[in-house]
Amino acid sequence: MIGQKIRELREENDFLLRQLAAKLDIDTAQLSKMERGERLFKKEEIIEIAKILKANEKELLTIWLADKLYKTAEGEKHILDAIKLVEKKLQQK
Amino acid sequence: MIGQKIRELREENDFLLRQLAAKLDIDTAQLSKMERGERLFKKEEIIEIAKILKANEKELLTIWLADKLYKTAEGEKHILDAIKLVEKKLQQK
DNA sequence: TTAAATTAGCCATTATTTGTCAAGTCAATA
DNA sequence: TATTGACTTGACAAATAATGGCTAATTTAA
Repeated sequence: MIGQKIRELREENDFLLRQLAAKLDIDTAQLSKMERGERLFKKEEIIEIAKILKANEKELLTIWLADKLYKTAEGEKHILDAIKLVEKKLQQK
Repeated sequence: MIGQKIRELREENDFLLRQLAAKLDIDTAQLSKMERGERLFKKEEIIEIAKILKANEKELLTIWLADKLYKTAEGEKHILDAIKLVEKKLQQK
């Protein structure tokens, strides 16, 4: 999901995989996997990508975090109940 | 949080750490850490504990999952926005 | 105090994630 | 149809994180 979003942004900005990979100083194959969701982006990479592709950092980080949460919950039962508990706990702080 | 809950249940049922640990076939020190949140419970252990302590399995699993989600999100920005995205994605399925 | 219960700290083992490279597919085009 | 460029795939080693098991220390309750 975040990968798909980044791929779209990259293509809108006419960057090749290897060009963006170079800017991020990572392997092209790695970025390919990241964009297709096979591997995770680091938070720092998302922030860097937002700068490079002139995108909204907050939006990207939000999608990135949503991905991680989704991956954690995926396949479990009672996900919505658990989310409610998390929201409750967040309010306490 | 799930650890705290399990500790309460264990004490209500007058089980010692070593007794519950024995039933779960894990080390006492390990269970101690789990109850204090230093280490994670496995899902199977939660299910087993629900049986042993005659507790509501759904409730325990929900708290257990909420813990994992909270841990994933902890310290990040835009958590609530990310949660909304997760809920949206869950609806799509 | 002292004995039982719990916690802390290590270290070895295992699992998961990451980085790197070489080979592969596919589409455009010479 | 051979070549080229962009991207993907798979394999594997390196790095990181999680787990298990043990012993010593600390806390608690009698």
